[in-house]
Amino acid sequence: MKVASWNVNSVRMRVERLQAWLQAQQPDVLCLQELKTVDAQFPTEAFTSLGYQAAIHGQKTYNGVAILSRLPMTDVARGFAGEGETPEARLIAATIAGVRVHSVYVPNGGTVESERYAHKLAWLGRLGAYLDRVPRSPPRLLCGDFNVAPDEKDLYNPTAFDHDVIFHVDVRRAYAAVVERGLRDTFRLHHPEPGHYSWWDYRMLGFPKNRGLRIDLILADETLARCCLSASIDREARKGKQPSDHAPILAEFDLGRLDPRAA
DNA sequence: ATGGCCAATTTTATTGGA
Repeated sequence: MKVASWNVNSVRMRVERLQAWLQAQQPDVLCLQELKTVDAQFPTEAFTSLGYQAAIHGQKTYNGVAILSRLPMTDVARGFAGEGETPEARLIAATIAGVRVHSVYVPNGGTVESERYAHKLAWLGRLGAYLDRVPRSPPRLLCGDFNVAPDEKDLYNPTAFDHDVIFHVDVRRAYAAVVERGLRDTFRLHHPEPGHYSWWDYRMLGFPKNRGLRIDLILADETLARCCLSASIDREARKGKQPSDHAPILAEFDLGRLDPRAA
C-alpha cells in the first residue's frame, strides 16, 4: 500500500496540481491538511473522477483535513473520539486495508510566548491521550503536518530555531511523548542523513536556497514500520507555479508481511 | 533551472501560516 500526505495550503487552489500528482504517483491513500474550506465546498468530484473516495473534515478559512483513498474506507471518525466536538478540524481517521489511517494537522503555535503555543502543546498532549485510548489493532498510521522538526537534522539552520515554536525544547518534548506511544518516523527508517525537508518558506527564496524544515511526517506503529519498504519526500511537487509551501511525503508498505498476531 | 509571500475573509486591511 502506497500512502502519501500533503499539506496543500487550500485544497481549492490546488485542485489541478493534486489531480496531476495523483495520476503521476498513483498512491492508494493521500492524507490532506489545510483544506481551508468547509465540507460543502470540498472538490470531491475532482477526486472521485480519478477513483478516489474522500473522507472530509472541513472548516471555514482555517485547518481542515481529509483522507483520499482508492481502496475501501470504513469507520471514518472526526476529531478526538470521546472528547466531544472540537472547534478545530485537525484530525480525521479511517480504516483502509486493515490499517487505521489518520490525517493530522498539529497547530502551528504562533510564538513561544503566545496562547497559541500553549494550545499546541496541549493539543499534542490530547493526541497522546487519544493514542492510549484507541486500539493498537488495526495498526495505526499518523500522516500529516506535525509542525515540529523532530531533530536538528530536520532544520536548515538549527541554531536559529531554539526559540521557535517548531523546535523549542517544550514542543520537542511534547512530540517525543507522542512518538513514545510506539510510533516510528518512517522517513528516518530509510534516510538517516540531514538535509531533507518538506516545507520551505514562500518568502526570501526559501526553496531555491533550500532553507527548509522537515515537519511533515508519516508515523507508523511498530508492526507497520517493520513492513515499510520505502519513504520519500517529493520535492519536485514544490516547484512550478502556485505550489503549496509543503511538498508531499510518501511511504510504501508491504501489508502481506503484517503479522496479525503481532498487531 | 527551483526565484525575492500566500490564501481566505473580516477584502483595499487583517489574520494565520512556519
